[in-house]
Amino acid sequence: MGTLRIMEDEVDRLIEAWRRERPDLDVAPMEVLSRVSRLARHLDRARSQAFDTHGLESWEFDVLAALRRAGTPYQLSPGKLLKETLVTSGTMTNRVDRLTARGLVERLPDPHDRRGVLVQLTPAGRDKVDAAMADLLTHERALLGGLSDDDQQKIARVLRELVRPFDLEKH
Amino acid sequence: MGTLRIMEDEVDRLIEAWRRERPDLDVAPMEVLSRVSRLARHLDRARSQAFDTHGLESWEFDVLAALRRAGTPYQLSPGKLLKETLVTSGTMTNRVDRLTARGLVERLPDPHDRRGVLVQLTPAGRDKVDAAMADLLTHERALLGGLSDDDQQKIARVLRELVRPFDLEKH
DNA sequence: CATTTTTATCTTGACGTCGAGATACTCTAG
DNA sequence: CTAGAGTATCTCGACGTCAAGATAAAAATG
Repeated sequence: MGTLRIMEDEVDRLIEAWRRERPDLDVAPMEVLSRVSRLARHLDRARSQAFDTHGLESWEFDVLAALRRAGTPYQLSPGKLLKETLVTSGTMTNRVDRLTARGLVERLPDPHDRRGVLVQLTPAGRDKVDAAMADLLTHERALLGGLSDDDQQKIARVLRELVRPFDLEKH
Repeated sequence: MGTLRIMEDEVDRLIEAWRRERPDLDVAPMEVLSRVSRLARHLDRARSQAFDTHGLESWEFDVLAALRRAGTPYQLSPGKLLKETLVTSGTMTNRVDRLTARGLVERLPDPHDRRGVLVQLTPAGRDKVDAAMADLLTHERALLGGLSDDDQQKIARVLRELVRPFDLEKH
């Protein structure tokens, strides 16, 4: 019986180089974490491509999706939005400005707090984000195509364990 | 016997919201891919923190590490460097400028091609990247702490399968 | 009530990246 | 040998983000 040939990827190349140069280090963590980082980068690009079809940028989708998830009437304050999307307030002001210019959201005064503003999805914005989301999921399903349902569940469980410490530590 | 309680993370929250708002969509891919993206973002921040100790920025480490991996005499052309670090040429020029100003690399003329330049690690640059790499791995090991070796190998194998299509598609 | 602290959003300037174009040199074909 | 194509690097203007600070309103304190 022959050895099972496992195909290499870029991270294998990376790790091999480090092992050669620094045999004193235990580079095992890279097997998991470097792959997570690289996969995420690839996913970002794939996402951008999927959104191109809809004339949307990734950052636009992020904002619209947060509003869409909030449910009717699809309103969220800028403060809530920046917590959801993990950007700073200056960035969010800029994003809402541009989305408003494109007619995908609008700014309303918060009736309960005169400092506040509510950002609301327009019907056009809702249509766009709904179409983009469906498309995104189709693409993502394709990327996972090779994986059995069982593998997907296993990896999801492990990833949840890895992410949780980060989700807990904040605020 | 009671139900095994699986703790929730932010992605569970996200998925739940989408299921509520769009029960027509199959959002299963998010279980894996959203977690990969979020984990990667957290890892970036953890990396930055680990490098802070050494007075290094993440982008600086990326360049120095590529040179370090190349082995003696720690030289790489800007072209090779930008393939390794996945940035554009304008960005690499800027990065090399700043690393040169910090005394961590130097620019040498390529003896075989007068258009070319070789970027070389200085001794100070090598010391910095070696220390930072050791530290980074220590931190990463801690992040993986909870995972059994078996789980680590399993997830690494699955991640490799997910990344490989991307690694292949680019010539 | 008046004062202070906190909260919510926007403004601004600095910075890093991108990407198109410029420049200089090398390689290939005839 | 020369013209044209290809390659390596740098230049530069546009853009998005960040982070500190400004402004305004609300909440807490006495």
